[in-house]
Amino acid sequence: MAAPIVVQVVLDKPLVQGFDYLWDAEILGKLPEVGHIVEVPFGRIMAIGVVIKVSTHSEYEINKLKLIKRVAPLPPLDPALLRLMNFASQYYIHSLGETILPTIPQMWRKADDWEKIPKKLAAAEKKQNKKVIIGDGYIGEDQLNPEQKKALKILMRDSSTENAFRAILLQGQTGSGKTAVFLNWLSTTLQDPSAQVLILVPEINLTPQLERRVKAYFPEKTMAVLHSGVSENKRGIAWYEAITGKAQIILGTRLAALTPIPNLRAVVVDEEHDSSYKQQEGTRYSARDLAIWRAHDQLIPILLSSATPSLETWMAAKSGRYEYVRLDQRAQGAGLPKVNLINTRDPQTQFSPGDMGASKQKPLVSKTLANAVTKNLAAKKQCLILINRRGYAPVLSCSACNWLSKCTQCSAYMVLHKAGALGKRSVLSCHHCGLVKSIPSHCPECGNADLKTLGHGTQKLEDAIEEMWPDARVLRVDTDSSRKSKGAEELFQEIHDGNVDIVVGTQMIAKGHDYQNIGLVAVLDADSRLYSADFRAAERLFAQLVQVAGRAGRAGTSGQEGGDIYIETQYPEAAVFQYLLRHDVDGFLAYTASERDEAKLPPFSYQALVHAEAKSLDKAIQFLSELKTRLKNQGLINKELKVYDPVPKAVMRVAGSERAQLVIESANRKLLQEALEIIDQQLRQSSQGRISKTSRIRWLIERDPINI
DNA sequence: AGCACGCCGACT
DNA sequence: GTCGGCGTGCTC
Repeated sequence: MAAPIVVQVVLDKPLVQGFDYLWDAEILGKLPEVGHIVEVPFGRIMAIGVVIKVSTHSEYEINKLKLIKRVAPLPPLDPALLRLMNFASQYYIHSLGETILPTIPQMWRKADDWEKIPKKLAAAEKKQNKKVIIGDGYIGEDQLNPEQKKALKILMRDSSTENAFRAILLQGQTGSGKTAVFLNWLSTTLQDPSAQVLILVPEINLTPQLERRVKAYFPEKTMAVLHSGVSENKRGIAWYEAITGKAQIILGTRLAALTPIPNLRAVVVDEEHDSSYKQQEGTRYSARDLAIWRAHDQLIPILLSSATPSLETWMAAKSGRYEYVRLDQRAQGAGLPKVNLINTRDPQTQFSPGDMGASKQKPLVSKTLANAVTKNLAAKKQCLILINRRGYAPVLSCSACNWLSKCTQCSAYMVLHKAGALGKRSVLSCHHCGLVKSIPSHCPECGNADLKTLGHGTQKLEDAIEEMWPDARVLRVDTDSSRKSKGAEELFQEIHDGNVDIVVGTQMIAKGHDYQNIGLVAVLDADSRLYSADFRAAERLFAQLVQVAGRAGRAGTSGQEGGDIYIETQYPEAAVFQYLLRHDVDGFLAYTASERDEAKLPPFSYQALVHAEAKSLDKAIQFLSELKTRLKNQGLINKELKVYDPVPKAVMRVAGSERAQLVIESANRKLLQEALEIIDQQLRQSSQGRISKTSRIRWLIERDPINI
């Protein structure tokens, strides 16, 4: 009798081990391969898993093994992808099954639908053939400016040397034509009709625009678009086109970094510094870091593009670990915008009377800015005014007893949202847990009817602006306005088409979109982003402000001077603003690097976080304190490995449970990794009842956290 | 993670 | 007399 075929399968469960099953080649119609997606009986349910090992014997009693039920009609996940998954699983301390399975689209995780799939694919094929592709923004190699040509030449160097890892930082300000350079670079690779390339972008907002440009460059190539905004069906099909090699271009957000791309030959990470590359749930990976690992492992080039590189990447380029290509001119002759800092502390700074009727609070817009807006409107240019708070006002308060609209479930305030264009009623809403309440007519504490708003959000700003410039057409763009009525894409189109004079919105307006006629950009609450305890706050703010600055003065006609940027701040002398004033990205990064070096913060050390969540803060803190004590007793804490004291999280209470965290830091990457593996093991044991029987505590280890 | 099994408290 | 609380153990 022939030896049985045994396969080991991992499932979407926080279980470190795999489970063995028997493979009946006759029933299944094929031989097993590592990477096959399968349906298996597990306990009393059916589950989807991935084959990670094929053999003829099992550690488990062979007659207790169950049979593999079905195999997905797909090629197996390729070995390189599985290496990446293994790495991610170990590095981010998450089970292999939980790392792989969530990256497979729903459509391929429903075994009952597997039979219907060929039909769906055929339907999609038909549709695609009918679709007319209209692209814009094509710039051929011969149309590049001298600087771009030079950059492209450097990128092309070594492109004859196949099978080599290269990491390249392409640094250039907004408008310097980075996209044209990397698309021209990719076109060489794509000449091979079997080659596949991966382009990562930080946010869904950016995909439609880049998608059009990529189509214009490569009209005859198949492109698969993968991000969470694509419908399940379409995503399943795009993923299928990637794994089968049909799609030559894979364009998507962070989740695309974990797509099976068997013939991957080059990677581009656009806006590589952007924090949206960091996954904040499940396997908390950094898509940029994984893409670099993947390129390194597969011996292919990766290009990281940014106007304001992350400190990590910038230092790697400076030290020669990465290649460094610069684009310093703004293409199309657009000048640099002029940065104006408005000191809101200065008693000379006057505020214009826009909001006076409604309340006696300080009005929203300074006189200086108001004058600039009026002038800009007169010049028939658009204005962009940014404030990073959704809603009408961040908190409602009682004028008599100082009651504040706190969320009952979280340690955060509820934000006042006024009735929208769709006639919905005004509400208080918690941005952390989603709780929505109606607005009390009287103070719940003292019964006083005089409730007033504190601070301001996009809605209130919109009202004030409409009052100040009654003839101007005002458009609000934030997640609220883009969720309702029209999608973000349509709102952006309104701006493009010139149907709007003043755009009021959150940071989301500034990301990636090129507008032609913006003469003025204002940032009203720049400081609020510096208050954060996070040591990366200044770095993030700087990148955002540079991006915002890039929106102004991008006028298409050459020779035109750049627009104006106005930033209202109480601390105009802060380094972040001073470097911005001079458009000195490298100066700011060098300054930040020396600060980090001194404090031995990343990238001069590596960090991890242990999150704990319990019914009470005490319990969460106690849990982490016990962990720290245990580590100390085991001699794990020493000169090379620092463990801070547990602290409550910034938003300590969310949806009823309270949260704390513990920072672990080391300059030695390997040492940190080993410590985390030990911690993971111990916590797993204790949650099975051995050490801390106290209470139900949810915990999580996070590697390279970005919010501390 | 689910889910079942199991052994102790306040209820129709 | 039962419903249900969550501690413990298992899933190939």
